[in-house]
Amino acid sequence: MDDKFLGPYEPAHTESRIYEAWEKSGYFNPDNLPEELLAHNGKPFTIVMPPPNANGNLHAGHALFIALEDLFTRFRRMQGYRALWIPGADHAGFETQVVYEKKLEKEGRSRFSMDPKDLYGEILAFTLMNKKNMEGQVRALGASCDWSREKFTLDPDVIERVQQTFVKMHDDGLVYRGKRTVNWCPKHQTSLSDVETESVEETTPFYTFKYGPFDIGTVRPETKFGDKYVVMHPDDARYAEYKHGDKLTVEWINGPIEATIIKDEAVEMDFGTGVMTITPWHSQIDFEIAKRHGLDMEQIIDWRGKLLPIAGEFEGMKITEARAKIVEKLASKGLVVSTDEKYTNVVKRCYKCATMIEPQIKDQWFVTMAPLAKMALDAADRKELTFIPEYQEKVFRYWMENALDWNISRQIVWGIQIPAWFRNRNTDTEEIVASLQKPSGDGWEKDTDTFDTWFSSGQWPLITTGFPDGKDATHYPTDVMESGYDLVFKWIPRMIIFGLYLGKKTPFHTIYLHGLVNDANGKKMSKSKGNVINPLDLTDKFGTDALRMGLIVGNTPGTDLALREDKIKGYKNFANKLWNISRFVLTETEGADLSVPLTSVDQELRAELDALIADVTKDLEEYRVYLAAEKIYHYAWHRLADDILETSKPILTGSDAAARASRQNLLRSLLADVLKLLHPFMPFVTEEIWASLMPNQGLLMVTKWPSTKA
RNA sequence: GGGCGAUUAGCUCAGUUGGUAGAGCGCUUCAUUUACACUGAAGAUGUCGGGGGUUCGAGCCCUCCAUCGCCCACCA
Repeated sequence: MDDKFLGPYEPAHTESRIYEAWEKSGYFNPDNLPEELLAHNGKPFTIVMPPPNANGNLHAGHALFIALEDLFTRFRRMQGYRALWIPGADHAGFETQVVYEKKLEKEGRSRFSMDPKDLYGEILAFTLMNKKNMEGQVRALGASCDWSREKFTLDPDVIERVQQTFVKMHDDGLVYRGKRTVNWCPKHQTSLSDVETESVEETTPFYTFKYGPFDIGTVRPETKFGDKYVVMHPDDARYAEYKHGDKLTVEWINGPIEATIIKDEAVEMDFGTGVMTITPWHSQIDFEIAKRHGLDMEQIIDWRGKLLPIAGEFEGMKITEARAKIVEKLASKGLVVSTDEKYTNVVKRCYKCATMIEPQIKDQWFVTMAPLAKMALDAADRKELTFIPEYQEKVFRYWMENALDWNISRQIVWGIQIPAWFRNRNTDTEEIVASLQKPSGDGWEKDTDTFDTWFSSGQWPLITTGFPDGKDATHYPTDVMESGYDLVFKWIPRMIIFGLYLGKKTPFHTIYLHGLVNDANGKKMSKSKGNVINPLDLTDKFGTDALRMGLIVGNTPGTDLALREDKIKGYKNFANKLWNISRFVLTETEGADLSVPLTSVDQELRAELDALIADVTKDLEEYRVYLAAEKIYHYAWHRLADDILETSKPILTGSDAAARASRQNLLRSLLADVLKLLHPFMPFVTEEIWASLMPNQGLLMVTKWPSTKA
């Protein structure tokens, strides 16, 4: 027996050495897998890693996805698949830029006073440093991903491919330049997609003002300067005397203005007085009404959130200060009818800085979503997508059925440039061309905007497999997409859409959605609350295997997990239990004759494990990993250790030589298979024991999964 | 306002197609150096949120209700 078994299991002495051995073996790359293993199957099995944002440390959620995806990969590899797990890193456009801007702010600098090229260079250096750090952390968690295929979302070939997609979509009429309402963040000076904003319920005063013969309601008096249209429902009997297009002069904030009556069904008759004025430039719904009737649109608030000259005496004032002053002025003119202080409405805020989003009209690139969303829904109808848990499909469908056109331009430098060119910009003879090269002729000006990060990461399964031309094209479509359920309406549909549009197939057939990892009290981890758990601290304390088990056992997909140290500690004990089982078996079977047949009692015990193997294999194939883990755990500890080992003691010291030899064989065979079953869950300790149990038999990582044929 | 999920032992949660409840932690008693004290043996604890229904049989299926949580939202 190895001397190493003399003490308890020490993860710290084992893990980095084992990982190095795996990596050196080359088996993370399916092209190098042993032929005799592939002979059992040989089909590709592929997972694309959701590329972590290369702008900080891994968090507990990353540890969970690595545990799960590594488990899927190791299981399939042992089953003889050409298992490929492709790692990556995401430049995470806006996210990283926000992180970097905070850093700049601390240093008393601002991106708005920097040369865009310098800024890009600085963020690139910052990101590459974090990327390296992140890769080390992924290794520490035992990930058996193929580093030789790692992709970064800003690799030159990725950039080119993403830009080509844009040009193709433009040629296919799926991308258009639109002057439309966008979510504008006045702090970050960029537009944001709908999923980059959050709606917060707030209590705001609701004012009713006198507007000529009407009473109109608003929560935003500061936008009302240009309100020259007064809108009501066409069927509203109260206002039947007013006809669409009628004009009347009303006294307003800065004097009399001419108002025009508009009849539109968007107005709710039951809400307030059933009359409203509109501000098309700063409200989505008002914009739609104005568009339907061909009305003028005027900007009231500038890009920094200050009032424009149209506000007269209020020009240059921040909207937050202006509101009260405007109400005061209206009151002095006797135009305030009432103020409801307890009105609650929903306000959109930037999901990063919580600044109030100012709807603005801006020229932006949009993806026409309707036909693409339909492709995704059709694929779901054809049952080409399996969601785990099943109910998440409803969420996915809801988003596809209600998909709004997607704003893909961002006014930030950190990202992939949009390959578009303008000539005579903002004039009547404006020309726009989508092309990777500068068009011929003079006066072309390149679009300075960059893509929404989901535009590139949405193509990730295609890009990482190089479909359709690359050498790994056989790995597309991939098998499983494993991700947090919070991405079911962000990343997942975009990958499906790009997959169908560019690859003609869904990019994966199974979507495994894990829950969020919360703190021990079930509270969401956040830096401000100070309850963030660093997974690497837990691996130091309890070992990577223990952390992985703690994240997997009993953690059903789609359900949030309260990460408790005592649970992880329990699996540290389990790793040690396995260690001691192995010590016992190795000691008691030294020099045993392994060709002796099993007694009938031992055959029964062997059959019992075979039944478990069949059960667990089925669980894993059907992604019930949370159950499989518990079953093996229970068998190893409470059946093998507590019962079988105990009842073996008298046999092993007894006088019946045949029974003794049989039992020795049995114990070695049970332990070997338990190690195989546990390997995808606890790769380090099982590999370490394997080396002693089966010396010179190669790595457990590439040992065939036990057969279910008893 | 719309949608989704949850409600099971003191705590955290399982329970795969319906067959009279399970795990881990905690708790009680015992064992005292055993392969392992990062241990073992024995044990206590649940009208499975509530009402109604389907069924020979319901934690699981249907329906209504209550409470909690999450997500979404262009009624100004």
